[in-house]
Amino acid sequence: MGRTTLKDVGDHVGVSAKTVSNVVNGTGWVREDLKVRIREALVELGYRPNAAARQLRSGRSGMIAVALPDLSQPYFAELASELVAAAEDRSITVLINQTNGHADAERRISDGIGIPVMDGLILSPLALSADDLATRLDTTPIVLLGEHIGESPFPHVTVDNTAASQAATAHLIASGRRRIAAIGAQPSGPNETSELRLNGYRAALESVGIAVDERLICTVEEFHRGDGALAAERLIDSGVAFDAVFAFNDLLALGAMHTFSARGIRVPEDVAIVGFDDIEEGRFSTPSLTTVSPDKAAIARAALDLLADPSTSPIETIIPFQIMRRASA
Amino acid sequence: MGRTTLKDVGDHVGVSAKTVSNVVNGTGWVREDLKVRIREALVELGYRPNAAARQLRSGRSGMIAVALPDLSQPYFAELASELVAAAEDRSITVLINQTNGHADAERRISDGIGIPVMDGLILSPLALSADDLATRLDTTPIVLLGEHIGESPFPHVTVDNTAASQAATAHLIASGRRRIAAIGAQPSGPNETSELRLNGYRAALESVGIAVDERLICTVEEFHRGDGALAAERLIDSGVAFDAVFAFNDLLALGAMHTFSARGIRVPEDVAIVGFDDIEEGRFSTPSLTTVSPDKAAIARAALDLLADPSTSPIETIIPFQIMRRASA
DNA sequence: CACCAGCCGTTCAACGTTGAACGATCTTCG
DNA sequence: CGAAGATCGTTCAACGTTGAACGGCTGGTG
Repeated sequence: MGRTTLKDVGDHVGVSAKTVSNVVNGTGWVREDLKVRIREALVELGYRPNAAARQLRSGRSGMIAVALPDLSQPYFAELASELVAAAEDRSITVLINQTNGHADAERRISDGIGIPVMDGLILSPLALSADDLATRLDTTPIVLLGEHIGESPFPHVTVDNTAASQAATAHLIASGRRRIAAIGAQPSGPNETSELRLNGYRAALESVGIAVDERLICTVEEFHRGDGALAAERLIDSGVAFDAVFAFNDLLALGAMHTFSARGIRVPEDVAIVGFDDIEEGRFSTPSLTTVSPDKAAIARAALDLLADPSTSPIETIIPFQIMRRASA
Repeated sequence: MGRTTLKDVGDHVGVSAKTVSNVVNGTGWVREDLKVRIREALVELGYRPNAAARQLRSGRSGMIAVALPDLSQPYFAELASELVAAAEDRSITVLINQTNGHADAERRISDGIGIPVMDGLILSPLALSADDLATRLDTTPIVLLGEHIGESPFPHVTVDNTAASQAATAHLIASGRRRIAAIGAQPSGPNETSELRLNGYRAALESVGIAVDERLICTVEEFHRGDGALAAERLIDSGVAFDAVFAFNDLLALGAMHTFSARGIRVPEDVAIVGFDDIEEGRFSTPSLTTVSPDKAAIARAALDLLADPSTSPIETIIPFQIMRRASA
């Protein structure tokens, strides 16, 4: 009735379970003819290794956990997709968790509660800071993703958000825009993504001697399309003149673009827009979205490399980015 | 050095491991004062249950596997998000796999290879048919998602694709369109999604006495934005007149919309568009996308219900849909 | 006072797998 | 001819947990 075990196969062939194990794993010595018979029995009886027992015995699970804020956000979905693909190349199975950016969910994950013993954890924290994580209970290797990290005792993978934002803003400046709004500031709570991108924005303006007009800096609750749309509404209604928008992610940019379109504001003629993330969607929006493109596949590979690498010094891997010039700016 | 075990905690308090286990699980009898001391020790030593051992002993893992073609497609990402959320309500952990629609990946998953023994599997097959799955090795409960199913011996959750497509097409007809193109036919290989939606399209036209013009039926490789854009290009270049498009999913619709915009064709004035899936993106596209909206949260809940329900008769759950009327049609 | 029921906690074995240690046989070589 | 290796397979124990069975207490009941 139950699943076939090594012992079942061994009994069927007339050898010990361990010998079957040796054939399955290619360990030890087994005669060729016996190997053949055992392999036949393996197939005939439909043996599949019990991962739990294997893990209990060996300590390795062949699985890593990936914890992301929200899969319904394309950036994280695309990143997850890359991580799964990259892990598969290394025959690692990925277990994906959704934290919704909640601190308790992130802590539970980082403490390894409620999930099987993992060989590693890739966490993209929103709520938890490096200090919070320093006290975590679990000792499984961890790699952090994103920029909510600061001085982290853990290896992490990130893009240079300030530089990237500066480049994005500089691109708008280079195309002749002077009244550049920023959508994505988050005053409530120290959201490092938002801060760093805002810093880049300011730096770009200042480096060419444009004064930062605080009225052009729009705050948002979250980084979703709806927030971008709302921010754009408010910006228009405020009556402050602007000729470009740097949105701190693509969803905000697309939301804003939707508002502009509804309000009869032409993109890029009246307002140029640059986003951040390079999600697929921006390639097919109307108009297509100019954006900062971090190399997601490289992020995935780097994260897995850091997990695999036994040299546990806290390494920071900076992933390159490029500006994808499309129709919106 | 290693992780704290029940025995460690027991030794620390001066009781057996089993007594600690009783406290952790609320089983058996333990004096109140002892419970308190054990709980303190649990926290002090940072005990966390070993899922592998638990699973090996009890046979239950508290995890289900979800296998989807591709997370980078918003529909699947949003569905995965709903599944994870719905599973969390039932304190179930979800392990997400990506099959890329490959038959071998789908078979491996359905046979439970390479993944821990799962309490259940939710599979959205693209390549595998019901017959293929009938011979699967594994006996863990399975629920199928989507319409590539036919006469399935397994419980499955789906929307009435034909009816939904008919309703979508009818909506275009009701708004006065007569030359309605269909984007999403897939001649190569029996893709049931495509077939069913095409059937609904034909049925809607025929029911009002409009002859189906085969030149208006556009084939695509996959259901991605790029395929939709390409199909629209070809449709325009073919010179065949059309005033509306029913795209078999939102990505195709958005891709087509992108082409129309680039070619100076106005949506919905010149061409009305209806999609299928109701992904977030369509709410903020320019113009916003009218689409068939299956209730994704209901799909997630139904799938989990079917997994949990011990009555293993092959049940088909039909999920309701509605037409989301937005700007594109 | 004998017996039962409710408490409280223990020991034992088993889940399926694999590393370690140990035979046994057969070659090969000094 | 004896010893050292190579080859082939076995048994044993352990990973951490929990169901089953058991053994004492205490207090109440017939």
